[in-house]
Amino acid sequence: MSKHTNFSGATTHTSAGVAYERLRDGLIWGRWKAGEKLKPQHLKDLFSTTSGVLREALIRLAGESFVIFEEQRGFSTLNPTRESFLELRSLRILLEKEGLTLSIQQGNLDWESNLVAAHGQLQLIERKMLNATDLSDFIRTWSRYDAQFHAALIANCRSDLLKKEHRRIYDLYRIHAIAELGTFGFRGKTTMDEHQAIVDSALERDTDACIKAVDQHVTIYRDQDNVKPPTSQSG
Amino acid sequence: MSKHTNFSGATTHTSAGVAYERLRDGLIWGRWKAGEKLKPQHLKDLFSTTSGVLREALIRLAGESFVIFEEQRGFSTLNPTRESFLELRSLRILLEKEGLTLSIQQGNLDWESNLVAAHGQLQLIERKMLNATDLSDFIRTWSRYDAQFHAALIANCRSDLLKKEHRRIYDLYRIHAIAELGTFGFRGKTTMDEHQAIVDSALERDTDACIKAVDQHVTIYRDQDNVKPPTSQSG
DNA sequence: ATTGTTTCTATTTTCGAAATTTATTGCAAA
DNA sequence: TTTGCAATAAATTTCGAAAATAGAAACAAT
Repeated sequence: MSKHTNFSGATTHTSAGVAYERLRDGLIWGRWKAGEKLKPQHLKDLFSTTSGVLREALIRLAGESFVIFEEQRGFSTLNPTRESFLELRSLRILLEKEGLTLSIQQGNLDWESNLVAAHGQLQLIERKMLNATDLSDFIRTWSRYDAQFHAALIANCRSDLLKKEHRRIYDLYRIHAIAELGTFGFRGKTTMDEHQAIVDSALERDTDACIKAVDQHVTIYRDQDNVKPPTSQSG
Repeated sequence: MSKHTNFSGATTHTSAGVAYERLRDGLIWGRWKAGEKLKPQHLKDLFSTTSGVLREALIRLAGESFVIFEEQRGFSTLNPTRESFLELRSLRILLEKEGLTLSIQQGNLDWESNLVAAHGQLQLIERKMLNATDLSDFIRTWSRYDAQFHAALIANCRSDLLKKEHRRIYDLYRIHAIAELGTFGFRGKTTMDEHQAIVDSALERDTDACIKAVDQHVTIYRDQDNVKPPTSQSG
């Protein structure tokens, strides 16, 4: 059995653990469409195990809100709505602001150093993306670096809990953002400038400016939020 | 098979669902001591099912951070430390403040009405507790009303996600608070006054005052946070 | 006494099939 | 055509036992 490194950094030997990670990855990268049923019986072929271990992996994911589980009727992928998207975005911003504020307060050289490094890596790929005609090859890499950058922002907050929850909400946000906005997040020079502004104010330890920069960066299309109504349904 | 109502409000038929709820309840009420192993093989007798369904219930709980799961070495209860307690407290306050701010902003009569009702119920039992010599009979009831009161505070925030996460963190906080502070939360007249102050400022829609009141209420022993070391034991 | 190896026991993980429940289809009645 | 019911199919839940792994105990060697 091959060893894999899971979300929390530990190594897993079990096939349920492997299935968990592969499922989680697939969910984040939109392998299944919204609201689709996830049947252990079918999935077992894709992952070459039994339906039992698939069920176990799905239950884990349900506990972390990455899949929906309804007793007696199984599992399904999330069904993003405009509401759930906005709720996730708000929560993400709340957690990121808090982590950022604390990180700046602590004011640690290591943190600054890691932040600059993460930003540099992100910037490098973003520069390439500016000149590319087809971005599809960059999506995965950019997304990884973007996640690392935003993790680096709050890395110095001294709360493992906050970091862990932020990471989870960030991933859930991304799933919903892709479904709702129809894009994976990179908006060209605008995005790059926003990242730059965040780093600059962070290094200056200007908490207010940095918070504002993060807020603006995540809350794009702000004007339309209250204009474009949610695709109205439901009684 | 008896029907039970689970955490999210839905009804469950499955024995795994029942086990999940009973385990969750037991964990919140300190049925097992900190760091204790939770072995499906033993637990199955207590809940009169098989180890398989116990395992399933435990996996769900692990996903929600109510138990610790390490692959190949099973499940165990949480191991509260002073750090984890403080982290949970901070996160609880962050979420509660946010929910409260939004609730006040929305300014809804129904919300005020429900809040007053929840506070009234809490006050009723607290009055009785003031005159009681033995509080042990009141713990469960008070805890339920306190949870409902704090849920009522943020009930008008319009974010199901925020409410759900707050509830989860609140419960986790309580587990750690009991372990760390050695008490279940009621501090006599002080607590009652704090609750009153929270309601009063909420009804006056004085967001700042209300936030401050919540902060003070939850962050008790603030001065000692950096002074009083954790009851040092453990190797 | 300490270290390292082997043996044994307890626990966890995995599997497959039976039991239960839900969903679908086909058919008859209004 | 629609509605209600029965039969069928599909999926979920539960069970029990086999396989794999970890932890403890006993033992030997330095």
